[in-house]
Amino acid sequence: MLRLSKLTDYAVVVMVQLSRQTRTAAGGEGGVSTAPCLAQATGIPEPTVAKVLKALAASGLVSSQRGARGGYRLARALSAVAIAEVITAIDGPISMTACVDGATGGCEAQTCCPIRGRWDPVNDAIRATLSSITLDSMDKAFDRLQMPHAPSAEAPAGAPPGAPVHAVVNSQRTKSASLAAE
Amino acid sequence: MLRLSKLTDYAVVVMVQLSRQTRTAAGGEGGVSTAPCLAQATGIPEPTVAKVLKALAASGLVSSQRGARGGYRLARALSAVAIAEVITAIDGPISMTACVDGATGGCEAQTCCPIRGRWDPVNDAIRATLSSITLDSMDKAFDRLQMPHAPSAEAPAGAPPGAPVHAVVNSQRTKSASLAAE
DNA sequence: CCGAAACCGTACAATTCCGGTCCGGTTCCT
DNA sequence: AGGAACCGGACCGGAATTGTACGGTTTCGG
Repeated sequence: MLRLSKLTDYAVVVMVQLSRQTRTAAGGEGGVSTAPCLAQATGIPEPTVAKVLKALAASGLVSSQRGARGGYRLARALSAVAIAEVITAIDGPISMTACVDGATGGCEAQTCCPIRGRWDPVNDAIRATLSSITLDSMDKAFDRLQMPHAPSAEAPAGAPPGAPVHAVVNSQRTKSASLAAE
Repeated sequence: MLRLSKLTDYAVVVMVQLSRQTRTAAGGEGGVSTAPCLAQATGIPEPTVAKVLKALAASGLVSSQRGARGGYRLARALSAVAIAEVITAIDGPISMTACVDGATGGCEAQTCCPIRGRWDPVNDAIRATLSSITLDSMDKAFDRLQMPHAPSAEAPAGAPPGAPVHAVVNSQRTKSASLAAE
């Protein structure tokens, strides 16, 4: 089913949201946005947002500014960030079998393990595919989906006043795929 | 990290092995091969092989023949089977977020879930990539890897006499990917 | 100069999911 | 009639991911 981790999903959301806030200067104060602010805007719990942001910063996808009035800023425009980079930042290198490269320790009996290197072309193809899609295309898809209901429901300002919408994203996610064809 | 399940990996191995055995009429007896035979040839535990074979048969990738002297047979040649089909047979439909299609039950608050449909282009691209690679290309890669050591180490005959090589494939596999970059 | 805000790094507990196994039943050839 | 093999389900254990918490450090603002 090719699951990518939920954190990666969050990372994409956070980066898109970060782009909007720093661009409109609504949530941040002149180019940066804080983790709590992003958490409230996206509905993702604060510690999780912080964790994602940290991993993103470690990979250089966002730059951080410490201290009071600190925050995060996109290192590049969304159109210059491939989702492959985000996935790599959160989940590590993109591969499907873990039997890639050296894999020192696993499958030491090469003569009996019939899968060594077998998935390499697949991994390369997937990697190429993921590298060709940038974040802004997903942002565009987002806009299109939001159209029917609310013209500006994504809350570009600091916070929607009531905003009890939280943690609904993490309820159940992986269930629907299994019941469909198993 | 894009993990695909270990079962899918096994499925590929089993299908390749099944192709060899039914083609050379070595392990089976004229076109079919049994689950225990495949288990011994591949080193995968028998119940697991049976489970994989069952899923494969349910999807029409292999055909089963019940009763004594029964067994499994490839429904199509390896070159006509895309790995996307194998993945779908074992892991369900290919998607990365489970928030695809209707997803009745999950993410009922569309207004707050910013990821609805966002991964659709990615899923489509991955699906197309996986549909363009067939099993025989992986079989070819297998041959190339086996060359250096043994000319015919894959044991095309029913069973290598001693053959204590078992269950080494399932010992540790998912570990190496995590230590690589996390 | 001092306090507050925000990031930083690590460690930890809970949950969910996957991998692997087993059972009784049915079908079919010998 | 008997045995061999598939069939369908459920079950349990282990592992990975998820989500959270805490103490420390850096920097700005008053």
